[in-house]
Amino acid sequence: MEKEMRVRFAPSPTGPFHIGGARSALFNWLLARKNGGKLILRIEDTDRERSTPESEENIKAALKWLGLEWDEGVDAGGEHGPYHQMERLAIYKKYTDQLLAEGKAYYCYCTDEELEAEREALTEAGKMPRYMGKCRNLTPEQAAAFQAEGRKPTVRFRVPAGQTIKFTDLVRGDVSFESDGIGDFVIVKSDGIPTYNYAVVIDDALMEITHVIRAEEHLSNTPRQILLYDALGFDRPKFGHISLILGKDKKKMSKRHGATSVDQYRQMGYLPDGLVNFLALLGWAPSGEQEIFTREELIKAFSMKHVAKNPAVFDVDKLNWINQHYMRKLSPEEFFEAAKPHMIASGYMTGEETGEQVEWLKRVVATAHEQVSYGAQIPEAVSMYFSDEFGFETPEAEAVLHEESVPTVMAALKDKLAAAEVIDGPAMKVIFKSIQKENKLGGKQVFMPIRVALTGNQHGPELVEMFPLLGKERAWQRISNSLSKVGINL
RNA sequence: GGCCGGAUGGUCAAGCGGUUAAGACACCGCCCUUUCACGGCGGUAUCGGGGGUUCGAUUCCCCCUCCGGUCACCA
Repeated sequence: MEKEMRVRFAPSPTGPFHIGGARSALFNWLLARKNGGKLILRIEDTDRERSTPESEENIKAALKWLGLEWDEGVDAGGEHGPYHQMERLAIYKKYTDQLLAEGKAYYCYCTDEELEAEREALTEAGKMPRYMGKCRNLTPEQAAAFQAEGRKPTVRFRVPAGQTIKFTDLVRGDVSFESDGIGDFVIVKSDGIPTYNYAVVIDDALMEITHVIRAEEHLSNTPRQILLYDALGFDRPKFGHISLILGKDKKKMSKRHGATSVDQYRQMGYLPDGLVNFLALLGWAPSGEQEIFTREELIKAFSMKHVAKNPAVFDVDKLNWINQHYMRKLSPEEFFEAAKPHMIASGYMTGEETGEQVEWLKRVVATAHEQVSYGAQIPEAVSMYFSDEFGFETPEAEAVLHEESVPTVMAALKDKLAAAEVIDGPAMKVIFKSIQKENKLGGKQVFMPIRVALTGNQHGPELVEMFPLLGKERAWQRISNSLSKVGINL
């Protein structure tokens, strides 16, 4: 019988939750869901300098927001806990004692200065810096002497010489490393806390992780970890290293490239489904031509076989396109809720409005529904309702008002507006139509100048919607102002 | 620099020895809607270079180039 698949996501809470981390989490989640396995969330907080509780909360909140729920681990419990590495110190200690007793690890009393000097010497000699094994064979007397000096030792793993470490990576295929290229590395720091490479092995083994799916930057850590699995007598899991996410300049995505954390995308008003859909398509491709996937479809189609080896550039345009799909799927109520924080942030709303004000705001916001890719674009899309000061967006837009038929159209519009009793959608339609008929003009000759005069732009929401929302007087005032800029006074 | 990965249009990518080298985003046209957008249709554009292997290489092998990762008492 096949063993139950167990995958994990093991972030360190040392900063904002990166979009790359989200993708790793997503792939693990997808794999687990696809195979009826379990996703374990473990917090790797052994870096006491940088780990913060806020960061851990941020990661968990982001995971929940994205809808990537975990089955076991921090906050969810389980039989393999605790799930914070700092709570597992006693466990690591046990294995360290074992390795020490077996001679597979040893105490190293070198100081930072000594190590630094060794590195420099090697570099100057044209060799690559790595630990040469100074404390490998210390006599008990030497150790005692260092001890007496008050030196706090680290524990180093004795890397076996002349071994070739081979493994089959789920995405990269066969990979091999020579153990001789690896210096004896530290597994326990002088403060007694295990290093990443050490803790991760013990945790993954004890938590019975079957598939380790993580970012490519860990590929070269894998041989060290495999050595540890073997030395500890653990079975090796399967490894899969997914490529990195790059910025536009093909460099690893970082702050320079704009928003890199999940939280920033949430704040900009991207939808979880949109982000998930986009991230899934980054470095993974289904066999068909489908681009928009529900979570169920994603799970059904997902396979590690189709995960790409090459790194992928984060393309905001495509994210926008995908997110727009999900924005459109929102109901008017949902869309209004999504718009609120952005409307408030831009000062167009206080959030305290009631009655008619809210109704008006809802209608205003609704005009942006089909146009925006993400929430933060909404205020700009509706800015015309909040300010009557505007210029011509482009020279092309201004040129529209220099067309021959413009004065005729505008004069007719002025009369009809003045004569109209109610200004609503249907009424505006009638007005536009009659202007066309009476002057024998095409739709474009009527709509375009009015749009430009009203908004300064050639693009925008439905024209018949704007008049009722703005009101007759205000609308005409705006048009009149624009016209006077091009020398037409009505 | 050593080691390890990677290389198909501007971007995401399919391809797995013989194809007119899919599809999507972006871009450009046209159509639809009596405007814009949406939608529909169409177009521009890709196998980094050099050697092999083969009847035949985008696909397999080698070299070069370029890109990335990693060489911490960070994860």
